[in-house]
Amino acid sequence: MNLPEKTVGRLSEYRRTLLNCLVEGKTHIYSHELAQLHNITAVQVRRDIMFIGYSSMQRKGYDIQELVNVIGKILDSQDGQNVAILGTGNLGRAVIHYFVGKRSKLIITAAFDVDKSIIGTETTGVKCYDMADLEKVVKERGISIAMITVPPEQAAKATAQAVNAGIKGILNFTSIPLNVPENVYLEEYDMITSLEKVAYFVKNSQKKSVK
Amino acid sequence: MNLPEKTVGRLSEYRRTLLNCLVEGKTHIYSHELAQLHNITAVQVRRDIMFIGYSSMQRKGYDIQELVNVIGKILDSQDGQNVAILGTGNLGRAVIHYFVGKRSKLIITAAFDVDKSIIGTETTGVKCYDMADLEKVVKERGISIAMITVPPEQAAKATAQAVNAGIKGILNFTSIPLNVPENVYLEEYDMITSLEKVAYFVKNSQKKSVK
DNA sequence: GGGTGTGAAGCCGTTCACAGCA
DNA sequence: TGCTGTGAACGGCTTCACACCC
Repeated sequence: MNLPEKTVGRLSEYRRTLLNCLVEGKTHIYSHELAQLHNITAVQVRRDIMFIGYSSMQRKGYDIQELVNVIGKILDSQDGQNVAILGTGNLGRAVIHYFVGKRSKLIITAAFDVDKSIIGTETTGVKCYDMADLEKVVKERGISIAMITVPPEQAAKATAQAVNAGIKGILNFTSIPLNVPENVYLEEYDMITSLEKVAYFVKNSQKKSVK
Repeated sequence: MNLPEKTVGRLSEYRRTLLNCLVEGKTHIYSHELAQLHNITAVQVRRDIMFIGYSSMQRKGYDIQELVNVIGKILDSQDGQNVAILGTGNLGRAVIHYFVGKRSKLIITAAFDVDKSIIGTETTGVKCYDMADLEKVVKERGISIAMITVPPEQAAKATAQAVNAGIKGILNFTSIPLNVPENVYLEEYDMITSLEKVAYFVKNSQKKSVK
């Protein structure tokens, strides 16, 4: 029961849109409506929903609340998942700010740094610990996911420490390729690469807007 | 002569690695070495290099300097490309900081915001303008790319303004799906989606580390 | 032998085309 | 008739397998 990677990404996006629809008082939505909101095809939406095994009983479209529940059952862990920020510089702090208020099953539980002047401070309620205590805090707090926001030259070391501490998923904000064991899921999140892609396709005055 | 999207992304990554290799005094590199540094296969590297029409004349592997030059010729614009930041909050400022010192053909030329208390300030040398002046500044400075770092509720409007001002490529940091015309290239850069993907695959204790 | 370049096969994700249901 | 669910076709990207070259 492992979904295609792309589908997982879209489910996350659908959910946010659906929650907005609920707020606006909508109760049902057609596949082509949801598709239009995401600039994709209706077939794509139906295919994704097929994957998660949900189906609309009435022909009034999908029941938004139920669909949100089903997606939640798939994406979320029962009791939430704890996330650590490795690197509490500008980027790390911006990430923490970004998450503030976003009610979610993903909880930023702790930040880490090697800079003694930062250790012990709090950023909107998230405390910064010493990287040396990573393993201890990760175990105590049950943290399974890390975001790597350290400077490039520290990325490899921080990652090794994270893996060592028992982290099972990594979101890599740095532009450094990381090495992780098979059983750790690694997702790249590299601004430079993304921006250079945009620049390339702009330069070549690409005709498609690719999602 | 339009390369596959994935290849473009990897070329950007290869180049950074290759530049590091140069610094370390290396002059040649085998496909399997470059592959290992990126956790991909040697065939993949060779295929990408095939696409860009470069080939190693000697059997000592690829000439790193030449390869960097060829990649540059493909990815970079002759005179650089100017980039605007729309939204000068925590995220926008962190992005600006992140780019400081990264010598590159991509130059953050201007920041924009609607908040009068931010307009006129500078973040590490990048001046913040009034969103109302977007079109004027974009034209004056020859800006072709925008990063959307505004709060979600302003994303749609800011994007419309950007498109209107003549922006040809957008990197969307918000979690809101954007609508752009066919001739504007749009790349999503959504932290929440990426993190939820990691969370999903961690939860399902996925065995693969996918790059 | 140890590397590269590449046709062909395979895989994954998307789209087509259409049957089925209210 | 209008929408959903889905087998089958398609297309893009990756990998296999192998010819070729120093």
